[in-house]
Amino acid sequence: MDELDQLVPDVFARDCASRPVLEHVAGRWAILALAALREGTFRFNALRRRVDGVSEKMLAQTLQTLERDGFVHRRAEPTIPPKVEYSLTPLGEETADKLADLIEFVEARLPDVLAARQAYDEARAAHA
Amino acid sequence: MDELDQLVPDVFARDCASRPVLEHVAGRWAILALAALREGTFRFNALRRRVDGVSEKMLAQTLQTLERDGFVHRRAEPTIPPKVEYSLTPLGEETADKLADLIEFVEARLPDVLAARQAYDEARAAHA
DNA sequence: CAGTATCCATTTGGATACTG
DNA sequence: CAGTATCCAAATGGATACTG
Repeated sequence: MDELDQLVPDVFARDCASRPVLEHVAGRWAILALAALREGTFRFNALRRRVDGVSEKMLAQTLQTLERDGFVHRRAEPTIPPKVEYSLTPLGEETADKLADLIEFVEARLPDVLAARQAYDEARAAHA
Repeated sequence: MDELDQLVPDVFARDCASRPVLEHVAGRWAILALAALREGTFRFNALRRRVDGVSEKMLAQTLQTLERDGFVHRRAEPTIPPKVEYSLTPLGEETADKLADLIEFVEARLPDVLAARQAYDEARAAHA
């Protein structure tokens, strides 16, 4: 085992337990939900408005998975109407920081990506 | 607009162009492929063995998308049998570093996640 | 070797209706 | 308000077979 293997020991193994967790936090809606929750505590519908485009179903599902894995804290007041608040756990905060870092980076480099795409598409169109 | 909004300006908007890019690099197989390519240049089947569990179809699809977006460089030698080598572009390296950071973190905290799951499941089983 | 093509199972996602 | 339940369409993903 060389030094690089030691950095990321076994995600590359099919049955590594961390793979599903990675998919949970890096999922399409999970990334955005976690990043949004860095801004503070959100109620369900407020978060749904913040994460534009997510359906009730997917947000509920995403939040449940993140809660179960310990990234998100859910606090429900047994009132009528119900009031449920979502926030990051300490683990979730650390994770969300890394995701926000990734998001920032991708946004900053978006022009590069768009340029690469155009070059790729034009090269393909040329010898087609 | 407050300071937090400025950190991640508009990924939260449904039609933000960076969302698809984020999904491309954070996809189930893209994360692993990019992390694997930090170790060096890989031929298609070598990479497929490294990213255990990925199908030919998904690896090909993932690599094409990453190449088009400018994260991966593809170098094909027109020999028989064909020899194709994949490596990270500078943009891909920066991205892969951030992803590897996330992977390491998730692996390190895996015990916490498993503990959280158990607590969550037991709490639900209790009042069921 | 490096893919592409095809078929099929699973998952995802949206719309709608309903409940405490 | 904060969900759950249901139904359905569409996208995703995997196994296999085939090609230059």
